[in-house]
Amino acid sequence: MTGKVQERRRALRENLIAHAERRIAADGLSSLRARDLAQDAGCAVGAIYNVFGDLTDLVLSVNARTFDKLGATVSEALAGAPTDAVEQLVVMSQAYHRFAAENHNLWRAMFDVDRPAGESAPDWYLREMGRLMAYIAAPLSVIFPDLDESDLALMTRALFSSVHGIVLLALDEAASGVPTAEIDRMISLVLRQLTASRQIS
Amino acid sequence: MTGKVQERRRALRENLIAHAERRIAADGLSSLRARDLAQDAGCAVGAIYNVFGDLTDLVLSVNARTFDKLGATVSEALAGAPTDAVEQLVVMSQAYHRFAAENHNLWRAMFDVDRPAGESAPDWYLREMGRLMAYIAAPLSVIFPDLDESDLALMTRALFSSVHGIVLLALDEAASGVPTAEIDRMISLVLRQLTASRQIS
DNA sequence: TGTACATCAGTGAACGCGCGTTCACTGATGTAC
DNA sequence: TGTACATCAGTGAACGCGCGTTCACTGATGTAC
Repeated sequence: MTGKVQERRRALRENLIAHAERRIAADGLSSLRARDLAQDAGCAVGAIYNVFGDLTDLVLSVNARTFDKLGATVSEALAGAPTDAVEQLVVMSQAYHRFAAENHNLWRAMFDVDRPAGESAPDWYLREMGRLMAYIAAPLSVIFPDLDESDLALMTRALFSSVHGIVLLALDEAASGVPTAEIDRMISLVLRQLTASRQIS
Repeated sequence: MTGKVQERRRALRENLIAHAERRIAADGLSSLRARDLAQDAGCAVGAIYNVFGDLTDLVLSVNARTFDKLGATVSEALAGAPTDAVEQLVVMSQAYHRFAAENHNLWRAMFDVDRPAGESAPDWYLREMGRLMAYIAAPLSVIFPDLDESDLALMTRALFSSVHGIVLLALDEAASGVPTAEIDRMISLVLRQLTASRQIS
């Protein structure tokens, strides 16, 4: 019956991730401290290092979870969207916006962990990113049925990047009061123009 | 003849900014150290604090200069561009891309200084940003002569954000080998679609 | 021009502290018989 | 089931170090007369 220990280990892991998530959400990634976290989770600092290699490992676990939630949010939005392909893109993008706004610090943490120079993104990141891209590529291939695979990928990335850029800059200046509705208008504007079928060269 | 001291002060300031710029360009903002900088500039650590309030002050000066150079680069590109408005937008955006790629660390530093929470961006930032926006708004108002001021501003921001997003994500993954030409194609694609005159609602 | 004094740029060793990580110890859980 | 022993999760004080910033001191520059 070796299960009792393993179960506790699993529970501690879960507990630490949950509390780290709460702290990051509240105060931002750069305010996360090992000691605070241990206190929150009701364990010793050392215990963290029994379960994670280091703090970065833990943060990566939080990020994986965040990315997963993001995927779920977008997917749900898509499920409730009309069948019109352009409309689907708009709805998904606004879901992305909403998620980023409601989980600002967690969302930023995904991009703010500095992976050691030259190292490429972790596996789960690439996988989850692929999932997100697939959500976008699907309606796009309906709108532009003649695009070959590589052009579709290009268009998909371009579209995602654009929406990401709009959300990023707008939220950065959220203090200076860019209203949410304005952002959604920008997103909608850009998407409708981008998908107005024309020459894709 | 109080000039000799003031002149030295000015020279030290200039010197520190120049060396900080070099260090940031080479190793990134997060690797900037007061001691290294003093050694580079051939002065004592303490001297830095005679001329700047703290290190962040110094970094902000570097950023101001970077932003200025960026503005100059875009402006030059515009000067050498054809008279076609769409073409001007493409040329400027690709100049933005080129600048970001060639000055990656300096470019990132502009967004990575964490201003104290709740504090809005400094004056020079807003001014320089306005300049950049004006460069974009001009051709846009030619392409869409019927837009009112607020819609033009919205369109301008949306367009800038999109280009920024494309450049940002592409350079982030530069390690994983997104070719430069590909990025320029994305930019051109997005801009041509965005400016294909249609309903701007 | 020369001398005495005041100022303040410039110095760099030392302060201070934040914080990730370790490690010798303990006690609960699991195993062998 | 019971007892002796082994393992290893869990502890938290202590380590170690990086690094921004200070501050008592010095010497060059500037001023007054």
